[in-house]
Amino acid sequence: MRDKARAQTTVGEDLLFLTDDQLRRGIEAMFFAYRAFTADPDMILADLDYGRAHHRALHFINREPGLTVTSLLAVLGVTKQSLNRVLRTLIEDDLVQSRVGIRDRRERQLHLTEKGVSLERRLSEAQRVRMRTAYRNAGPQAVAGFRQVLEAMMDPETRSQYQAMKDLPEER
Amino acid sequence: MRDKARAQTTVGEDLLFLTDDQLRRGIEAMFFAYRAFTADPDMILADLDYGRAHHRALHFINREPGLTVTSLLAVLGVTKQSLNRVLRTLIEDDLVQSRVGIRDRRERQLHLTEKGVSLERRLSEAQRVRMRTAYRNAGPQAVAGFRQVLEAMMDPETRSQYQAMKDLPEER
DNA sequence: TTGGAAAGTCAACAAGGCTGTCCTATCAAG
DNA sequence: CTTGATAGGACAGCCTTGTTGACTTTCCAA
Repeated sequence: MRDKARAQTTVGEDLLFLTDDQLRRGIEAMFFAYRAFTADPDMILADLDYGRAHHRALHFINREPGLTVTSLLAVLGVTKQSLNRVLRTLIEDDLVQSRVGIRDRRERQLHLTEKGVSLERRLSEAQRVRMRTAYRNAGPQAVAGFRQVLEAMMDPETRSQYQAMKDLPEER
Repeated sequence: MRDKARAQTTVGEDLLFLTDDQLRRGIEAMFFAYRAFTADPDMILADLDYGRAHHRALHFINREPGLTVTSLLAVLGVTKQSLNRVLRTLIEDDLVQSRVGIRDRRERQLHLTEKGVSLERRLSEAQRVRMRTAYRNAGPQAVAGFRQVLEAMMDPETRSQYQAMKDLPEER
């Protein structure tokens, strides 16, 4: 404990960044940063009687129009019942359209309406503003490291999912 | 929109990392990573009928023994009523001690009991394991970038708080 | 001695997780 | 054509953790 500074040193490699203290700093940074990260869209949502869960649904439907309820479920990692409550209000409020599946009529393919697109844009823009500022202040190298650590922190299956979904459908 | 790749380029600086697409990737990485980040302690907590809020209280009391309820409130950013509910169960269960303040007898100074220290250690160790692996896999440079971006993302007041609280009380 | 800060408590409410159960529509295989 | 499995939806009820608002007690400092 006294010599935690010298813990686990390998050939010529300085592992000071792996001390418990450094890890704790990272843990706290995650907590504070995530709180800020969600704060901006939360304020917009509060006015509209929506919550974070609605934002998440809008985000992933926007990113992959036509995705099924089951896929969305998998991405969000919540129960069907929990998602359904959120989805129902979004559909009632005409932000999301649920269309019968093309290949399989049991499935429902989810799309944003114009209203949905517009709210999604408003929410994600608020989030991007903060992200953009942070990125700019930190610089490209820091951003690369940021992304690397976050990826390394994910559960393996989530990471695969995340890495697989690189594409956003372009307007063409 | 077509030429988003060339958006905002300055003298010799490549700002590709600031495209909306890159920002979106970062936003999603935060979502997925944070979910993983909280998953490990959440599992331990579920068994004990505690929640994330209990963990957070334990964490910050451990980090700064003797801090007052008001300070803790400020750090956590929740209401007195919300914290109080959590704090009460922790005190009832003999994980936290609330002592009348020394300088100001209105204040309550919070300390972990041995039981509290032991649970805190268990929880934070679970979180550190993941963090340590991620750090190791990403390397020191990535970690530096990670921390830089997270700090840049915080609200200014939070960031000051965060930067000010570098020290953990050493066993002496 | 008195105003105000710190702390605590009660009540009520909402979001968004969860489990469990049940139902319908549909597909696919036998 | 039946039958089992899958996709989706709905309802009920529970929990945690956040919120507001109102009120009390304690106690410091002017």
